Amino acid sequence: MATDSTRERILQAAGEQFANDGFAQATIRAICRKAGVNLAAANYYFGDKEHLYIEAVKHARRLREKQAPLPHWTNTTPAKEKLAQFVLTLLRRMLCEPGDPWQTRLIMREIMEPTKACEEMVQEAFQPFFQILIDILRDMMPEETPTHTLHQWALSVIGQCFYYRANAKILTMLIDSEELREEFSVEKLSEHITDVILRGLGHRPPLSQSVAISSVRSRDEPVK
Amino acid sequence: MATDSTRERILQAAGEQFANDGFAQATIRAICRKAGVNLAAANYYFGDKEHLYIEAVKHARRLREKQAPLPHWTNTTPAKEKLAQFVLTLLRRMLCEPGDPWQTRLIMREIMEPTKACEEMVQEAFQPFFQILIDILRDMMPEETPTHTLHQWALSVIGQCFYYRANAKILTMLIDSEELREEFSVEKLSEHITDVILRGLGHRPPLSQSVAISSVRSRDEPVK
DNA sequence: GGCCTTGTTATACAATTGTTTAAAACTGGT
DNA sequence: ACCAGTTTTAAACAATTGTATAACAAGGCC
Repeated sequence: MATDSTRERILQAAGEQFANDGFAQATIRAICRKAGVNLAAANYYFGDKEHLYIEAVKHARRLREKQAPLPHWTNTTPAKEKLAQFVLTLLRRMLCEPGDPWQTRLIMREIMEPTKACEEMVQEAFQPFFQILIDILRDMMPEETPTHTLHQWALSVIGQCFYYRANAKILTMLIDSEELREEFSVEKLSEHITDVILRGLGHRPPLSQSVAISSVRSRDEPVK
Repeated sequence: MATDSTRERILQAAGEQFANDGFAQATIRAICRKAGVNLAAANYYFGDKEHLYIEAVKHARRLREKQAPLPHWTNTTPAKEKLAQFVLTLLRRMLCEPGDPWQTRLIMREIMEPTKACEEMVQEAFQPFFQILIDILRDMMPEETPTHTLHQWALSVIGQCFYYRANAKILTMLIDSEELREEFSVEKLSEHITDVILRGLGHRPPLSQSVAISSVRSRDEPVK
């Protein structure tokens, strides 16, 4: 690392500790021990625990966006393709196999129980990201679709992605571990979620029929 | 209350405190103060903090199931109706307006970060509940549908419901509060989520067509 | 060298935590 | 009324917490 300063090391260690233990249970002592700096260094650079936490969250979000960016689209990119890539990116950011980077865990905590650190995250990341999805869906739905319907479908997309992350531990209790490994990879999940939405919007033949006639018509063939 | 014993009061107060503050941040002192009992009473009845927490979680789950039970179905109840009622019940248990009962908040914590208290919850509640949904979906999908596809669609149902609960606070930052109040009630959400799944499975006409039809038909629809 | 800013260290402090203890109060059966 | 068992109480304990302080080290500039 180019910047191996004390401040950077604290920020990194704080992120990991806060992600693992939460704000209250993570101790400044543990953070400084992990960072290999003196106990007083955290307060010296960040004032108090809360400011350190807020900076750690900001740091986490910036890192995560760089790690899983949205692809670049042109004017001719079809909406169906954009949707599929959006879902894939969102799942990558949340599930991000292999491993379980602390950035995502920290952001998840912030979503479930927003603190002061959340506002910046929503404004800078969630809001624009949500808007991109809405724009994609608008292209796939009738002109006169009311705003709240657009919102509901957008949340149906995000909700499905979110669930696999939030309930990851519960899933291992509900579904066979081998099936999880085989059929619940980021790619397979992305395919399924995109499928649910596209079929629901009428851009793919609905499941019960498509299975019957799948040998005749390609599943990617547009309906209109 | 019939049973206003010290033990019951502690259990109730502990549930509320653990739901609000989490296991670590909830203090036995605060719990006992809220219950109006002596500090030592909690340890006297439950041994230590962890056992008290586990009992509180069990208590919460039992209460919640009684408050929002699944309706009784006969052999002739159509699958579409069962699905709609399943979604409505799940949303009721999670969102449970008005108010925000501590039971749900406590269970949500346990889902996100399972502890020892979680195992009993999965075995006794989640597993059977999940199975009911799978049985409903099986009736609506082709015979040869593989198990993992069934599971994925079931999780798409649960995932959408879950999201509105887990991200409730974020939603207030993303969507206008008036729209939230008008269009995101338990009933409206239930209708939307059922809609997504039914259309996806081909049991309703896909959105882009049905909207076009309904807009034409609504013009000369008589006022009731 | 002398001096100032910046960074680092060891230590102390007050507050809060879960848990224990032993005494007090209470209860029901005789 | 008396006593055994149960419940309640106040007080204390040891451990851990965030934060503050003051001494110390390092380096740049005159």
